[in-house]
Amino acid sequence: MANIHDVARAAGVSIATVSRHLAGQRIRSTAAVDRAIAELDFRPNTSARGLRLGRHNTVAAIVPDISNPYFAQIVRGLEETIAPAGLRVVVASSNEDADTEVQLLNRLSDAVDAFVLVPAIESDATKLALERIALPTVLVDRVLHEESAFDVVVVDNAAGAELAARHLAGLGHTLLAIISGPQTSLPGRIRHEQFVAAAAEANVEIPERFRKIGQFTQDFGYEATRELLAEPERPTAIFVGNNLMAHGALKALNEAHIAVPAELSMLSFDDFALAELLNPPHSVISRPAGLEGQIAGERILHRLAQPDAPAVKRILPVSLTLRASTAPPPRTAP
Amino acid sequence: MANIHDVARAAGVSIATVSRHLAGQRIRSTAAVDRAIAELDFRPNTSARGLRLGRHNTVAAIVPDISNPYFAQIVRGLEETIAPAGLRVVVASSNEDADTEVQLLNRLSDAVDAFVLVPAIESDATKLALERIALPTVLVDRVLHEESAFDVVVVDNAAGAELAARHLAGLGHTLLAIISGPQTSLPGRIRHEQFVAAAAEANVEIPERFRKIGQFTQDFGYEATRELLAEPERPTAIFVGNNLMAHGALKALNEAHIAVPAELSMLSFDDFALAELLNPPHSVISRPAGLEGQIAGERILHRLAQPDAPAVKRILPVSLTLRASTAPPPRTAP
DNA sequence: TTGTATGCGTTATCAT
DNA sequence: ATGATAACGCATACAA
Repeated sequence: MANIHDVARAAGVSIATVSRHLAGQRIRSTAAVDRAIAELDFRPNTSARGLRLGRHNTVAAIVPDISNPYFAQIVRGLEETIAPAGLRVVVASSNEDADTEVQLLNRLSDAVDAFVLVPAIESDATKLALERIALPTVLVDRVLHEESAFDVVVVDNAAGAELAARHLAGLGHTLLAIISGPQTSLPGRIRHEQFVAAAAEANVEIPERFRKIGQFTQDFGYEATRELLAEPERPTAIFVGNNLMAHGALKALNEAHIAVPAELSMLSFDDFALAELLNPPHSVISRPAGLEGQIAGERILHRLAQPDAPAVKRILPVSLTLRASTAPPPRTAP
Repeated sequence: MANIHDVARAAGVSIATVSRHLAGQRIRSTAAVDRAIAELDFRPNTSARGLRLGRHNTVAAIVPDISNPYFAQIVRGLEETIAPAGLRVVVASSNEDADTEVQLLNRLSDAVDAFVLVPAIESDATKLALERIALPTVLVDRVLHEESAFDVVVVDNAAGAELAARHLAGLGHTLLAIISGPQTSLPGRIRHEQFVAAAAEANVEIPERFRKIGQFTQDFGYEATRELLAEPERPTAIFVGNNLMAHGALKALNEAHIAVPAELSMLSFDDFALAELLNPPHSVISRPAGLEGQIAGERILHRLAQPDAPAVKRILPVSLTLRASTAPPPRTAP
């Protein structure tokens, strides 16, 4: 690849002049330099510029699972808002693993200007790595510690879980089950706790055997649902903590030929593409994934311009999208 | 951040010794250097190393749409196979736009060692950019030109489309419709052409008004299906060219209260998460997305080790996953 | 085995 | 407005 010396030689000027032109300063020989740049197909070397400047015009987005469309939408929202500012985003996946996450953070730390991180779990190692690295960072969807020194963009998980519990209890269900993600992650924990609490407030106690806690995966959703269905006394409604687990739950319900919502109601967190096309259409707590990414992008932009602005926490609203997967419980016990 | 000089000073050696230790050479003062590295939390600067070495231990994956789970799976497969070799992958999305794609290629070209590219369309600009850049590149899922100088990993689109056409024709359908992606992309074109050709071979001619060509998006799938349903004489079976368009088609069918497969059969390319949970379960041509990524990774590894190995083209098999969205056509015309 | 010195390509400082 | 040059952090050729 041609370098700045080649361009300078071709244009008959010094490298300083070329560099100034690149930086937008007025120079005498604009035409000649432009021609040389075009002819030689010169593009400034990223590594050299990064080394010299310490800036890279890049933000890294680290998500727990790149194949979860929900995270993909966050990334798209981020991309949309920072691209106009000349920043590119590179995405990397921690695969829900804290060690991988820390490695990624470390390896990328001197190649990017900021991080948008969806943490795998609330890991102290991650928190420490981030503090050492000391780049502008916004935590999205999950956090690292209840009170955080980082910018945070989350949704109102508590409100969502309460909405779900009240809806189900309001329908008359007294045998509620819940399938939750890791309690070491904010959405996993808050959704679980608040659903249980809101149910209790509506006078329905959720027995231990109806509380399933595991991973945010389709597999866990499937297994947990099967266990629930194997109970001598089945729940009449299930609340599921995210989209992937809901896929698994749906599969288990389908295999067991459970009539939804006639025999059993189901409600889950996170909307998904085909929810309205299922039979019956699936009710969900939906949240604005793209918007989460956009706001994260705005925070990054703001913090890049103003490095020691105080940390900000944004809580985005969720809503209950009622379709047809919930109904009052069946009249008679099996 | 601490640099190599700091470490050298702390350990009482020269920077060369530290550098050698980093490179795995034996040095006398291993313990002291290791301690200094740990205490100072030293990590070699990526930009400096990249500038000096011209290598970055990074491969860039550029996909048309990061929120399409199909591409996410390709990325995961890639990640799996190259991570053990110490390579990281950064993902970027071209949003199905050739200009964005070229920009991404250029901007990343001096920060990565190789590209895994799923091209947006068959763009000469992209082809030229890639040739100029001259990094190891493997094209996945789509190509840039029929005969390529790049490594290529694709699936057998022709076989898939023929499978689909023969299945539908074999059921007795004579009014077939097809919804296809851009003819400027390999999967869009091959699936379209081969489906039409295989149908013709089975003596069913697909009229012009039953051939819808557009984008690989849910929106286009939806619109095209609505147009099809608005025809005075409707098709009795529809073949849809990818997962996103299938989502749209499903939505249109659902809204119009079309009974599938009683009134109309549907078959589409690409399996998707909830296909088996729809009513009826949806039949698809499925392809090994993760495997595509893995093989791409192997090619990258191979080519990094052996830069001028001849270009290789891998064609992966597809299969017909029959569920319940197809059936013989209804007896009587509407 | 170790240290010194050079260069990778760029930006910025300092003269001019 | 322009040019020569130092410096960013690292790896290595060369000398010891």
